[in-house]
Amino acid sequence: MKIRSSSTELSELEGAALATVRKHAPCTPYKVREAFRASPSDVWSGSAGAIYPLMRRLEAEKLVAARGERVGRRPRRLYSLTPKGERALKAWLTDVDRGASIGFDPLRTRLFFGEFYEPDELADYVAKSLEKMHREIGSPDPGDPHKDGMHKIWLAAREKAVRKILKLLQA
Amino acid sequence: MKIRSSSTELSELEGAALATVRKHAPCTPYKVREAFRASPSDVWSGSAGAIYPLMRRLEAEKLVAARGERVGRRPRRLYSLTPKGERALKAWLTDVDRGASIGFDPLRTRLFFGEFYEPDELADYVAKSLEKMHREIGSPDPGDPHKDGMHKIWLAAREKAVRKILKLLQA
DNA sequence: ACAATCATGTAAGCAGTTACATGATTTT
DNA sequence: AAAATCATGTAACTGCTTACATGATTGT
Repeated sequence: MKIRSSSTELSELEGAALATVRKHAPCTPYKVREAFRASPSDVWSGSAGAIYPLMRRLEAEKLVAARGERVGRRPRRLYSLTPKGERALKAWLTDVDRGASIGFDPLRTRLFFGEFYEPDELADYVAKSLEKMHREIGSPDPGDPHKDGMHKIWLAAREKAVRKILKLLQA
Repeated sequence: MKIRSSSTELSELEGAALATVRKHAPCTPYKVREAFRASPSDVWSGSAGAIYPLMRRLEAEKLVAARGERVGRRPRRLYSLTPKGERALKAWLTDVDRGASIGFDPLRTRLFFGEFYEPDELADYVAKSLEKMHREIGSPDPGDPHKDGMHKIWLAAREKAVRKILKLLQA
């Protein structure tokens, strides 16, 4: 996946992490991880090996600043955005090139290869995928209801598009 | 981005490459690259450094077999799927876990951080992103009309969802 | 002849992945 | 006191990125 448009811009992961820090500031790396793990998208694992080095990188670039604490003998870093970080976040949030890009959807990708399914197999696959998607929405995150609403709008639109494409392929 | 569900399954890139080889068999690595470059998604660059090693990997795993040729002094590999490759492709095409996953969309991601935009800034950003998206559709690939239709269905649904979410945020 | 494009690759770098290690806190 | 979870990290690996190098073909 193409991650940077240029060496000075934030990657998608960096921007999302920065926005998360801002939302919860002062914010520990662990909280950033939790936010990624709670996200419905499984594009990023939110693994420790991704997040802790990432936060150090953002710190090294002075986009975030840490107030250090200790819990027992363990260090702990409470991050907030610097003014430079605020500017970088704003640029990321208003990056039209990224906003215009179509992104990535595994089911859509497979529909583009619809010719390789046997008769009815594609319809069956789509039905099963959408069923599973519905089961997963079924367990609503008790978090932000706004987020939940956005998620539902997105998935409903996705389902509609997938069904339309399926029809087109069957015609 | 999470790429493999398990070590024995094909990554998204591998599956798409395999499907592309099957579509154009016997197929050179260059043709696979072209297919990725022509794709509306910019998630993968289709760079030589990605594709040539990838094809070698698929060959080493006996998912594709190469008929070697030479053009002048240069070697050339014409790939086709092996029976094992056909089975792996079928498994990839019918992977319900992947089909159910929400994927990735940069604009959607940003909408989840809608609170960080100033009044009207978000609406402006969305408008500009959609405009750019339309300009890019404006130059239609003279290729597969089916593909073009699917692409348009997808983008129309995406636009509708984005506008709905924007409305929700403004309410 | 020269430039552009078609075509095949390699090298260095980097940001993810999984898996592991360890300390602190809470629950049972 | 033991187990589960919260929390912070590191190590080895992998597969992508950009940039470069080079050969063959086509167009002017």
